Amino acid sequence: MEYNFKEIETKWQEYWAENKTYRAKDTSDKPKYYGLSMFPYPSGAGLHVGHPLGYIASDIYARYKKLTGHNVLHPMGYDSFGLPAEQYAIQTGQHPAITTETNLNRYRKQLDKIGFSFDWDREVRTSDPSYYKWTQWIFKQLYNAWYNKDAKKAETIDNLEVIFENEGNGTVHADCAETPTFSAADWKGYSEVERQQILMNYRLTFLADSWVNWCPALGTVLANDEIKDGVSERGGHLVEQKLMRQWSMRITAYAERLINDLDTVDWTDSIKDQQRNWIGKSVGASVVFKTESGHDIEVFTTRPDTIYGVSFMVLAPEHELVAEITTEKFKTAIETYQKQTSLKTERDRQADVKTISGAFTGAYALHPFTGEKIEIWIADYVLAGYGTGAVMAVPCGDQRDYDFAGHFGIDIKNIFKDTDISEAAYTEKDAVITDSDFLNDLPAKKAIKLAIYEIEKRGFGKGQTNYRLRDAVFSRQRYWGEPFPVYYKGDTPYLVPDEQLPVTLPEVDKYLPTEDGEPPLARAEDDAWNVFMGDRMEHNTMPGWAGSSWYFLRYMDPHNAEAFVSKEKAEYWNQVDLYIGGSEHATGHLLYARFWTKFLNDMGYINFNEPFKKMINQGMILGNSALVKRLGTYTIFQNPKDSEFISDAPHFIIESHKSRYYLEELDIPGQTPILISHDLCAKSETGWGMESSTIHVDVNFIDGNELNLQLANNWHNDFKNAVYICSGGYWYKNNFVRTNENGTDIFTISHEVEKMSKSKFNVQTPDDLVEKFGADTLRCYEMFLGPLEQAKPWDTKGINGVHNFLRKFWRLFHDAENNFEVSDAEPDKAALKTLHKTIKKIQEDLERFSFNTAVSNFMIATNELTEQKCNNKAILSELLILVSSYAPHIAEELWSKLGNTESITKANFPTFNADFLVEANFEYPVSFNGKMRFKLSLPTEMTAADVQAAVLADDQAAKYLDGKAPKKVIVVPKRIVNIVV
RNA sequence: GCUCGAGUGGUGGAAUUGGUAGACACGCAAGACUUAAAAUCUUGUGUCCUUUGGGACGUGCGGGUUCAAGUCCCGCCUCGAGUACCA
Repeated sequence: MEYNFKEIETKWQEYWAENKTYRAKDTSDKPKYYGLSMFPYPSGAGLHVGHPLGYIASDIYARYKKLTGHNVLHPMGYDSFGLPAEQYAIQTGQHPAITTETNLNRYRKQLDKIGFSFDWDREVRTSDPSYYKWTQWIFKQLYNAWYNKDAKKAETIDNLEVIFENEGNGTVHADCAETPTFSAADWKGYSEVERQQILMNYRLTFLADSWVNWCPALGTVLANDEIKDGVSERGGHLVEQKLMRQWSMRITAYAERLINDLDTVDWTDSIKDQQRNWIGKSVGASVVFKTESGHDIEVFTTRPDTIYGVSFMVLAPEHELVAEITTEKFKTAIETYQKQTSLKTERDRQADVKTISGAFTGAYALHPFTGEKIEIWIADYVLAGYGTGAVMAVPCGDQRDYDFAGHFGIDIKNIFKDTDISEAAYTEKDAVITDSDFLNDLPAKKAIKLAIYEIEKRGFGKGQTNYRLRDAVFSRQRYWGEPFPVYYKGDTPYLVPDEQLPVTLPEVDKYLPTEDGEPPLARAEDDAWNVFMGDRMEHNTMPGWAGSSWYFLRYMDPHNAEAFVSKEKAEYWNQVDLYIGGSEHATGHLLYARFWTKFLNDMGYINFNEPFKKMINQGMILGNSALVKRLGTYTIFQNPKDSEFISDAPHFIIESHKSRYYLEELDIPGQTPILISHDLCAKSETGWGMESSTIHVDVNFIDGNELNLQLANNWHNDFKNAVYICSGGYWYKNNFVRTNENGTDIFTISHEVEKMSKSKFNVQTPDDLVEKFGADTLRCYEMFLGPLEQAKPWDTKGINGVHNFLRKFWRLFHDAENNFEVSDAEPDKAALKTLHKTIKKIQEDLERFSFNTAVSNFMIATNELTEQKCNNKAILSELLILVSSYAPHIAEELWSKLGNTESITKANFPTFNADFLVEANFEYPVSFNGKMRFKLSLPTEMTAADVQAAVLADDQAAKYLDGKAPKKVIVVPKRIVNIVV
């Protein structure tokens, strides 16, 4: 083989590892460059072709920076805590640490084969105790801090205690939970427990009750993501809303700074917009409505100017006052509605805009200005977790309120002058207010100001800025996450002292919740903990984003045992200069990482305020998913004769073109289907219709459209020994039972192009391609696919063309018999022109991150030099340096063949010389009325007037002029000639 | 609904500041080599018309600005992503 990529790639990968070619030095005279890619979660499916897309781009740029004289930090690590390893542990009993280690080794092998310039001595793993020791330490700093609104930064809680000691809390302006005012004397009189309770209101991480999706059957909390069609994706169990005491992070304290500082980073506008919208700043007023029975209902409104248009109020069904104010007559209806709501996820409640629902409590509030009686309703469009969980409804100015009023026959008052609200609410802010006492004849803007002034003056509210952003829940009822450095005496939490960190994960007998729904850590015996204090340890673990909120700092100083990062190293490496990763993290990771960076900056541990100076978001590589449908498990098949059938409780998998299945259709001979639960069924004329939900099958089980049942049958519980129903009958435990003569025994799936992800089981790994074409080809091909930022479906059709380019490139350095042969002669003009044109293109493309066009330009250069039969050493050496950041293995090999003894990574990026591109003539495109007709070669230095004369004198022009004189002639030197006839 | 993207040959895409639309590659077709196939190489390849000179049309649709528009402006359509009863 002429270009033996396998041999070459192995050889250089070993060389790089042995010589630590990519080690970053912490001190240098060179300017620093910190290039980072989002680290992967090492899933069991292996690295997929979407991961390297960003890594390759990041690698090319880091190599380019090195060639241009920078001290480069380009690290990689693993986000190694997470759910899939835990789920695997639950199924197999295998400790997640072992699974993770296996997966991680596979990832490492895959990454090594692609030839990245990572400094592996700096690898971090979030699940490593030496790493999460510092995650726990940062948690402790957050616990021991409060947010001082006056100073606009976080401060230590010790200093807050001093203030309480001296002056109580009256003078403190903190971002905190509502706390009654107390004096210094009060404080001194409080017990230890009382003091801790008060401090909890101020801490940046604190215990509070939050709503969660509780799945009683699984004994665990589910993410919105894990819920499909109202039931758990795994197992298909019912999910309800539940209030749970959990750790939260007071990210809301940073809301304003998180919005403002977006102006200081170089990110795409769309990511910045997403964050701004997520934080959702809105300016308005908080107003208290008294109920007839004397309770206070606080609402937040952005339109206090419309307060005279209030015609009812709506509380979230979970609002704490609902039970108290509901009158006897409406009690049953309210409770029914509350129950209904509790079965819906927040996402469902928000998604369904068309169905208007709600219930009247029987209670009335009094309008603060008019004293008028206002009905109080509950409705699921008001969310308990947002704002105060209560709304003053102004149907004339809000479409949602308008629809609600219309649906329930509530009066609609119009307080906007000269507007028509017979069809819809008037939501523009340009109307003049009327029928509103002191607000009459004012435009909205002025009316808002006056309304707030009046509300404050009369003492039933105040001007307020609200954020949509909520405090981030930080507890997970899982095993495979960071344990909290927290223990309890009674119900009061205390921190484990620094010297005892880390609190490592204790061994447990099972990775499942306990019988009474406690998290898995509650299973650990007291002496299974490396640290055990107080009555018990914290049983929750931290969420996935804990470790990833600060990992970019640890790379700077990965082995430091004294600090999470030394101040000097943080100062040297500073912000990440270029961060490449997916835009799907816009409102998660990227927001939390900014939050922690700001906090650590406030506390003086690092000297910068934003983690990622510039960011590029690579487009998703889309995969081809395989879909089937599963009938709800609550409809369990029961056969009195076959007890095994019952104990196995098999799932029923149907082909995905069917949306609903009738019990009677199951038609399994000798067995009688009996519904033991009706939760997910509806009786119709045809019989009991069972709802189904769409689920993914591993694409590795698919051949064309056919599902390989043997493979599926051995997969996880939902598929293991399931009943697979196809058109001709059903498969159960690898036996086919025919129930329909006309159908087939082939089970077909349907496809959908969507995000490539482990949870969708549609992952394609790069391994086969590396094996067949080599890493250099894969690297160039992934870049060649199209613009980095654009989403694209994965397709390997074009990879041959890219591979051919590398072979052709190899041949520039070799004769027909594959002997290395280059010439030492002076380079000729044509070759110099090709080279310098390419230097210019490649540099420009790199600077604007246009990786795909760079590959095209390499191809063009290779084609031209092949055409010129150029094997000039001087030319090829420089071209090789350009290519080396894209295809490093072949570049190293040829570089050493050229007689160099050091790695090509130590070379200097070639300098562009414009002199070589100077041409004596320019071929002018000559247009008539904007249409290009012919080309004419003229001297470059010819003046516009001379060009015009030359063109008009040309024979070809006469034809298009057709004897007429041109109306106008435009000449743009060295560009174009356009003649208007 | 809102926000942000995108829409160019059979396909992925190029055109960086308004100046030759379709670079580069895939696919396809024909030819060369071969007993044959694969691989490789060469040539052609936007569509339609054509007297083989060339002509007309052409960057989602409809307008506009301009000597000149894929690019700028106005209005619309389709697709994708994100996001929401946010009060």
